[in-house]
Amino acid sequence: MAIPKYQQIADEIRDRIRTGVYPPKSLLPDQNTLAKAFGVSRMTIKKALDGLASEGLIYKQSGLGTYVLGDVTAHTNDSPAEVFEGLTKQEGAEHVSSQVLTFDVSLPSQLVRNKLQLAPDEPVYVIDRLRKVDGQPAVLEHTFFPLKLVPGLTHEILLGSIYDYLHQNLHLKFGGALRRINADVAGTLEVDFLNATRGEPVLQVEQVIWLTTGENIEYSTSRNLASWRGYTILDINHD
Amino acid sequence: MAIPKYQQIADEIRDRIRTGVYPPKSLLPDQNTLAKAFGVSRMTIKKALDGLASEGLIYKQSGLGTYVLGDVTAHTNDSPAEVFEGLTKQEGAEHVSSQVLTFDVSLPSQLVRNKLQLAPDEPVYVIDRLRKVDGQPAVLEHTFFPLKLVPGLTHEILLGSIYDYLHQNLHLKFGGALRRINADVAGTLEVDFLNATRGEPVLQVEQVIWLTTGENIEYSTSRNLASWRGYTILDINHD
DNA sequence: CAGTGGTCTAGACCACGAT
DNA sequence: TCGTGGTCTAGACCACTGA
Repeated sequence: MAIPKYQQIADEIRDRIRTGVYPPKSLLPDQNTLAKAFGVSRMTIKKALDGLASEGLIYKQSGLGTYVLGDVTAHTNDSPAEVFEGLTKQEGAEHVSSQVLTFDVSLPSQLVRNKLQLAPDEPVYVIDRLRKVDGQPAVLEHTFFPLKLVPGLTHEILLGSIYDYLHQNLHLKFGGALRRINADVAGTLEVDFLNATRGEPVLQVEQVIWLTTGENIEYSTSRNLASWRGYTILDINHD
Repeated sequence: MAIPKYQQIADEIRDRIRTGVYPPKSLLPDQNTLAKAFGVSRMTIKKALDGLASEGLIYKQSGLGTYVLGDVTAHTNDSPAEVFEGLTKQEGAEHVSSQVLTFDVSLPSQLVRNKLQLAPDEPVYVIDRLRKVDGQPAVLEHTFFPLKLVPGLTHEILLGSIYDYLHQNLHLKFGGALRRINADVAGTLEVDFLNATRGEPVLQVEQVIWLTTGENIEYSTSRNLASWRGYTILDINHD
């Protein structure tokens, strides 16, 4: 039982919605019927439907039934970006390359100490990278990692995906992130490295990422030209 | 049984974490122990813990136990904005007022028809509002509603919270939203109405909102000065 | 009223991590 | 091996909806 039943059932129903067996705006069979049809208990059906509801694919209402809403991408023609992981996973490793502008170790400023919840004597890596997509300059990243959580970082690793290194080599798992998005105008750095014209709008994302242990592992600020890329968020109402 | 048990238990445990009975980095009692302590089945305990995990307050790992992570706001000193509802709910009704710049009905453009999934002959409201917080110009909103879904909109309603009208008077429930955030620079409108200086950075949020029925009810673009407010997102990793 | 989904139980077996 | 959380069952009662 590698894949749990509720997951298999969710996959099957998702597929039936996608292929039109359960068309949008229709009612799904009730949970008891589905339970018998899949040869499974009703709790298992409910768990499968809960998952689909949290994806925004269906909507359940007690006393009424379960509506099919259809794919979220039906609402617009954009598709939402799942952006928990980094640029490498979004664009595909073969499209992304990095140029390392700074790679230093130093004691954290008051701001960085605060963001990473560090003691004054705990050193941090300070990294500036220019990320390129298909050879085109795309994003400027300014990142801090606590040395104690990310030992053995090398120039080599910075050329690829740092997140892959954190996950695969250090076996660290991300617990969550808090992001703040804002607008700014291009300064010297963006003119020099992103081929911006001065005063052009720039989208800035500032984030703190923590591990499943609750320790903060990254504080970073990344900037890209607004004309190149925005930030898309899918928000499902769970009442 | 107005409030379900799993919710009451989640509230109680959240409180114990907050008050230090279960301090951060400690292990929670195991689910069987909690089940006996609360006089409840283990499934109910698990559902309570699932909720806390999705808030990022705890982290469960099979074979190990359940860690306390502590409040998310411990990760930074900002607090995340829960922004499903509008400005009125975020800032409090007594702080928000609106000035109506445009209030028209027209046939939708290709773009608007696409975003709202409308037929060419279905009219839409076109609304421009200047939202003020404590009397200060804060946000410029450009909004489209399909007439068929929002009958009887009046100038009066636009002065307050449209969302309150949709929920309380029309009994409509939001199913979800897709937002796209981007940066721009201030143009004539922002100079005139937001007291911006030309070329100042502006944060723009474009969104499509749909109902629990799957019908799209709003397409809007809102702009505010980047110096006034950013956009904050909390993202919990669910593997 | 009958039918829906929401909650809850008291068990059971499983996969995983540590010892 | 033992204890953990994850899954799953076969029932039960409830609140809500519509006819």
